[in-house]
Order: sequence, then C-alpha cells, then structure tokens
Amino acid sequence: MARMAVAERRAALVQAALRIIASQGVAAATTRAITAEAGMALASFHYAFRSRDELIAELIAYVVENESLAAQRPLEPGLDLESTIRIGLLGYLDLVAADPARELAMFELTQYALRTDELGEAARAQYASYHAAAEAVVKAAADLTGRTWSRPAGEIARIVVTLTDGLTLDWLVHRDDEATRPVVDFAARALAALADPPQEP
Amino acid sequence: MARMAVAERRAALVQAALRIIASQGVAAATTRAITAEAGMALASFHYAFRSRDELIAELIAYVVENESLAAQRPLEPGLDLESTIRIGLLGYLDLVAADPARELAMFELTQYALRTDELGEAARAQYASYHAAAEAVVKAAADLTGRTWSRPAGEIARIVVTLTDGLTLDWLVHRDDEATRPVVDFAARALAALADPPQEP
DNA sequence: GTCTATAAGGAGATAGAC
DNA sequence: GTCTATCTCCTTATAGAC
Repeated sequence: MARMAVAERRAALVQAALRIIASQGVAAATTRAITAEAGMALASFHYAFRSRDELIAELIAYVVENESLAAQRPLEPGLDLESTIRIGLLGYLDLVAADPARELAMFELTQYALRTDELGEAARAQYASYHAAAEAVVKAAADLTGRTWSRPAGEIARIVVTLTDGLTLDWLVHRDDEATRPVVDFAARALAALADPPQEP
Repeated sequence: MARMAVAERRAALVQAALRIIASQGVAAATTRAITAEAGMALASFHYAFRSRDELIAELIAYVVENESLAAQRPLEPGLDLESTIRIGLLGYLDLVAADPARELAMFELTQYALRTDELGEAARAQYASYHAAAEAVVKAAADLTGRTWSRPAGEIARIVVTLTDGLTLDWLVHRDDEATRPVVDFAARALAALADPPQEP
C-alpha cells in the first residue's frame, strides 16, 4: 500500500475495525481481520497502534464523537408531547432494526470497555455522549410542543437512555415490532408525564 | 479425578464455566480455563461436551432455569404500590452492586447467543425466564397492595424487564447509586401509574 | 474412563529485508 | 516506511497410553 500518514492509517484501521465489529462483533475484530479489511499488511497494524486495545480505545472515542444517536431523524412537528416522543422512539427503533448487528456491537463495546481496566473511562464517555444526544432531543421535543420539563433536562435524558437501552435489548432479543410496541407506548406516556401541566392560554 | 457419570461431569464443567464467566467474562471461558477451574484434565472437556458452544448452550439453559431474578428478596409489606416497586427495584440494584461482574456476564451471554446462529433460541429463552420471574413479582406486588393492573401482567412484566435492563446498564457504567436513584424513582412512579385507580371502600 | 501428549491452527507482536 | 517471514503463546480438539 502506498505511503500514508500515520494519522490517516490509524483512521483507516479504525474504520475497518468498526465495519468488522458492526457486522461480526468485537471478538471477530482481530488484528489480522482488521488489516485484511483495510487492505494492509499485518505489520502495518503495529506501526500505527501499539496494541489492539489502543485501537479499541480510539474506536470507542470515534464512535462517541461521530455516531450514537446522531442519525436520529428530526422530530415531527404538530403533535402533542406524548405522540412526539412515541414517534421519536419508534424512529429510533427503526434505526436499530435497519442494522441490528451494529446496535449489538455498541453494547459489546461498552461491555468490553467495562471489562478492560484501562477502558472504563471510555464506557463512561460513551454514555456521556448518549446522554448529551438525548438531552438535545428532549429539549427539542419540549420546544416543539410548547411544554416544559418538571425535572432538569439532564435527568430526563438519563431516563431516556435507560429506556432506549432496555427497548433496544428487548427488540434485539425478540425482533418483534408488535411485541415491543406496548413497551414503547408505556415509555412515551411515562416520559410525557414528566412534563409540567400544559399552560392554559 | 475419580470416575464421574457424564451428566455429573457436564454439570461440574457448567458450574466451573459459570464461575469464570461471572468473574472474567465469556471470552475468558476457554476450555483450558474451565477444566482447570473444575480440576479436570483438558481432555475431559471433550469427553463430556462435543464443543465449547455446546457447553455455552447448556450453561445458558442452566442460568435460565436456576438463576435470573430468583435471588429476588420478598417484597416488603405495608407500603403503597409505588413504594413497594421502588424498594423492589432498589433491592434488585443491590444485587447488581453486590456482584457487578456477574450481571455484566448475563448481558454478555445474551449477546453471545444472539451472535451465534444456533443459540438465538437460548437468548429468547433467557428473556422468557426473566419475563416469567418479573410477572411473578408484579403479581405479588399488586396482591400485597390490594391493587390491580390496568394491563395484562405479561405486558407489565415485559416493561419491568425493559426498565431493569436499562437501570442495570446505567448502574454498571456509572457505579453511582445517587445518579441512578432518580431513574429508579421514575421507573417506580411510571409502573405504579399502570395500576387501576385504588378502590374506594 | 481418564490421563498425557500432541496435533493443527489462530492470536498478538516483532525482526529484518527491501 | 512497508512488507514478508517468523516468534511465541494460546486456542480447540484428538490420538493413544494406561
């Protein structure tokens, strides 16, 4: 392979690893598989990274900054808060359904990080990123519907992430939109109940 | 090691594997580690099991039948429904906190099963067991407080499992009782709202 | 039946030719 | 800088002695 700046090579390896992890899981992302996917020689790996765990750490950092719920669609206007949340959650689950292996991989990454001493901070950073993304969405949902939250947005966001984690696992295990639907309805109603009573004009 | 019936040997290997997985994760449960933990020769493994995946399948079946929420403490009497649920959830999180590595391992097992073609059914069985355990608890909570659920108990149970999965991940990532507490309060309030209005005597 | 010994292959990491 | 070739270790699985 032609000359590449080390930074560029690192980025290419992270992307290759991400493709493997998203489709086959963390365990399948061996240095051999990653370099093959990137079209590089095996030795190039250790020219760019000191170890496999160093790549995983950088990969989680990349995911944290560029992925998470970034693909979230814009909220639909003209609905009440509960419907806005419900449709938002269903849209999120559509993303899960569109690439289940990838969503499974996000859980695996968190858990790999939690098992690896030096990566515990990476797991927390991953969730800090989820919380920030969720906070933006819950603020937007309140603005869009002219409602206010009865609790700090950060607390609402944490609840949203807890619910989406649970919903994601439920869907990944059963792959059954119908069966997950009542849980989505519950989540939307319960979240909407955290808003202050609507203003009388 | 002395003679053992094959069934007994299989059970001993499953127990050994469970100890390793609970403390060090699924990836650490190699046939070598398992047989060493069980005090057997390596070759004994393939005398009892055809492959490592066969053991994992039996291990999940064991977990499904004997563990899950079985360690749940009895509910406290004399409280209203929301408090009963809140204290039940906090008790569950105490179990998570008492052995975080084990709880992490339960997630890993599900995800390993979801990644392995022949084990997809095992993951669903694991959740069916969770749902059954949760259903028993939600029925007990309603009975204890003299309330009735506005939805089928199976649906309430599924919501409970979704919430506990999310709560467990939240706690495992942050290990912060204080930070998880508002999410527990939310879950208890939202679940209690699924009961019919209390009877006027 | 149970063990030691070993096969056969995959892993991370590196030396050294170019 | 980049690659081939290799080192060392660890994996699952099995053959064959006892």
